[in-house]
Amino acid sequence: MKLSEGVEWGLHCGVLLGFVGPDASLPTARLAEYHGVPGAYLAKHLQAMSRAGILESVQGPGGGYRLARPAADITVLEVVEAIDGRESAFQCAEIRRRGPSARPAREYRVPCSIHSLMNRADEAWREELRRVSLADLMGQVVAGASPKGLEQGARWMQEVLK
Amino acid sequence: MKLSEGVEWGLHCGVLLGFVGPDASLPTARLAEYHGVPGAYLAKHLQAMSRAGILESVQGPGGGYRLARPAADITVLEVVEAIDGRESAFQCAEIRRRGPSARPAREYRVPCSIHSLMNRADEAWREELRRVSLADLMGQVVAGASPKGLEQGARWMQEVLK
DNA sequence: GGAGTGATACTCGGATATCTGGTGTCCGAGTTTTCGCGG
DNA sequence: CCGCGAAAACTCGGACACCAGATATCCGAGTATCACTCC
Repeated sequence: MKLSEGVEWGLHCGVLLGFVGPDASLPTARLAEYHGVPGAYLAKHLQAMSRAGILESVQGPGGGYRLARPAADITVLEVVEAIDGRESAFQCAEIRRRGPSARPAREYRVPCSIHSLMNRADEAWREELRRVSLADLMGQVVAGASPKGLEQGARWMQEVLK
Repeated sequence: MKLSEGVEWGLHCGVLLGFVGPDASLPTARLAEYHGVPGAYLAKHLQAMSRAGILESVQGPGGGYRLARPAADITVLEVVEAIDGRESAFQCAEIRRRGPSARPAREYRVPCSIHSLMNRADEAWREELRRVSLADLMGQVVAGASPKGLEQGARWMQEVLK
């Protein structure tokens, strides 16, 4: 079970776009350059986030992506689900209904206990991600990054948005 | 992010072996037959569980697998980790250190906030699976299955162990 | 009848193919900007 | 100098290759069983 690498990219992009603010936008190429990742592939994930209503796209020169809503209203879970999909990690194949001890379908009224447990665990995972917004992450970045790093990032952004 | 199908198989096999008890064992072919899954592939996962110290293998005719410990002492998490691996679903690539705003390594003293959050979520997921043992699952099966289904399963087991 | 011995059948264990989904890339559709021209 | 228009450049969006890991399978190593033979 491995989470798509694009999830990390999407989250970082979301945080960066949060710093950019609602009145400007960054194109895929800049976002990729800033994070040191292949732009052509990053585009795929940004499109997914756009379809999910997390990002807004602006066409033409000077365009790019920006957050569709305030960063405080976007949860990490939304980003993860937009990129990695909304379905649970565990897909119950109902193998209890197969083999020599199989019974007619109507006798399986209680859901598979393994399935239930897995769903519970999955929900716990999602709940943790739901608790945190992009704004929260932005705050942690500001609090945790070195002053020089923040200044360097601000300088880069100023240069790009110019 | 999709969990290996083998996890479901391994858990069901663990539960079934719990019912078999510590004095008998079931070979791969019987376990596969009971669950209606390809035996050659199931073998791979049973081997993994054996390596992890969850199952014990008995060679030769009449041999097979049995639980290495009481079912109450085996958590679902153990089985999942034995088959799917022990590492977190999220692998932080530290992309914050790349690109134009990168800083010397010593300036990154605080762990990446995204990484921390993902680890927290992962731990919540694992904690749910740690809470439940194979014995718990066995109890739920007994409580939830239809009487006819239980009898049919018992009959099959009696036939196989004969 | 009982013990020893060899063959046999059955089991696990790891090494080997195949295939789906993630990874990576590309080009076309659409829009904004910009430059040139005319008034 | 100002307005208009066409061209150009830049952007997103979806369609197209490639590759690693999961899926699926096989055969060899090892052992308990069983039958046969001999005492």
